[in-house]
Amino acid sequence: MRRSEIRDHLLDTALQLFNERGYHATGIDLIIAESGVAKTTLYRHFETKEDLILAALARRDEEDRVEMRSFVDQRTSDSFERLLATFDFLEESLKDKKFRGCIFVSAAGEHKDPANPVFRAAEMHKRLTVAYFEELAHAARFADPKRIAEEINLLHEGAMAVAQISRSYEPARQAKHLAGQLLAVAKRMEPVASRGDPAQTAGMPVTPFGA
Amino acid sequence: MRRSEIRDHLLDTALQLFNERGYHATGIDLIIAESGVAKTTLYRHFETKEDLILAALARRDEEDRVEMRSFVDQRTSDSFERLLATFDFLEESLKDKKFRGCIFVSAAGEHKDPANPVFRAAEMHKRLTVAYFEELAHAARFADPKRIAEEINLLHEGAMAVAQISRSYEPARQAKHLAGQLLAVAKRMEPVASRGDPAQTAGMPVTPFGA
DNA sequence: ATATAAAGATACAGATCTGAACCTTTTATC
DNA sequence: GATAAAAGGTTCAGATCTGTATCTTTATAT
Repeated sequence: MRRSEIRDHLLDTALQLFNERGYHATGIDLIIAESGVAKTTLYRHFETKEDLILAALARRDEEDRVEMRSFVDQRTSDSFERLLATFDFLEESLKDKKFRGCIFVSAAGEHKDPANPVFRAAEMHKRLTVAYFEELAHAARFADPKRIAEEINLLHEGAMAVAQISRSYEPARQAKHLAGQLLAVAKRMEPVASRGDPAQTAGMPVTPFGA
Repeated sequence: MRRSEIRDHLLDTALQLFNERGYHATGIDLIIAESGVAKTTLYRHFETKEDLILAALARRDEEDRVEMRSFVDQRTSDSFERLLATFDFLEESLKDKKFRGCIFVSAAGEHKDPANPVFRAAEMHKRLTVAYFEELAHAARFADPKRIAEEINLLHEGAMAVAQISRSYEPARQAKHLAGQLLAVAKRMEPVASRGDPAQTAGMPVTPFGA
């Protein structure tokens, strides 16, 4: 294996094992056996197991949010619809046979001290995820984008928790349905009449004047 | 300590430690140190650590559901309001300084194999909880009580997951607010005009004829 | 091609964990 | 009060876990 690939390969293997078995239940020996890398090598790339966990979470955090953004972006350019499309992304995640619950929630569940770096990594991921929802809610001109973002997030978390135990992807559809109802009645800002406002024109029909 | 109390005391201590530190991170030695019970004694009451976990979860499952029922029952006798009152119970749970996430979700997160007895205990608890919601939704004459129950459950799970990481009880209020909106627009059965129907009379004013 | 850094392989130290063994002391029951 | 059962206290076996040490082999860079 080429040197530059080893770190990535270790993170991949570790993430897979953490997801399948949890953090405490996944020993260093299993990670090196599964990845085919010598123990010496692992410890040259990561000082401690905690460092490995943090690096794995950082990688997954980045991946997850980039993938969600790109999935959502290419599905629709309407901000309102984008909020709903996050649930389609979630559904795809849950459909993965290997889904065993949100790895950040599990990480926080196994490292419960709020001062623990692993807990804080999970916290940060959730913050950034909510920030993305808020960005979408703002673009969709909701009057209280922060609140909308928190509600969307609550539905995401609920769907993941239920899916983890029921082993079904239905919760993502249910959450999307609930989100649709909630967004439909939520207050939105008056559309401003300035031409070329992206928040206004994005996702609007091609023939804007009722044709 | 009186013999008959030891088992209960061990379960209390174990539950507290599992909640504060997780399952793998809580060793037998810590449990006996914290409870002041000899190791021999612990192993006379529980054959293995897994047995102790299962007994602890069984106890908490029973407690939780009984307490939720009694909380809800004494708050209101109207079935519709009872569905919403479950979120007030949830809020009280989250307000507990020691809340560190749903112990059943954590248990499933640390024992991810669906065949694992611990995972199945968590699964069973969630099933029974949803069954209670369905009972309430049925009594409130919702047209699709199963669906309503699953939606309520999803909101509960979402609130717990968010609360675990954000360390706030606000998610319970948000979830209640969302539930209120959803229930308000959900289809309900026509009230049947037969006298003495409990589903109809339960929670009605004491003076039923407009006085 | 040679020097340098990293990877492989393995053994080991030290801690920790579960569960059993062993014996003494307390408690409950007749 | 005697007897039996359970609790206390401690030690230990065996496994496992993290992280280090040591040495050999491979790859890379000049």
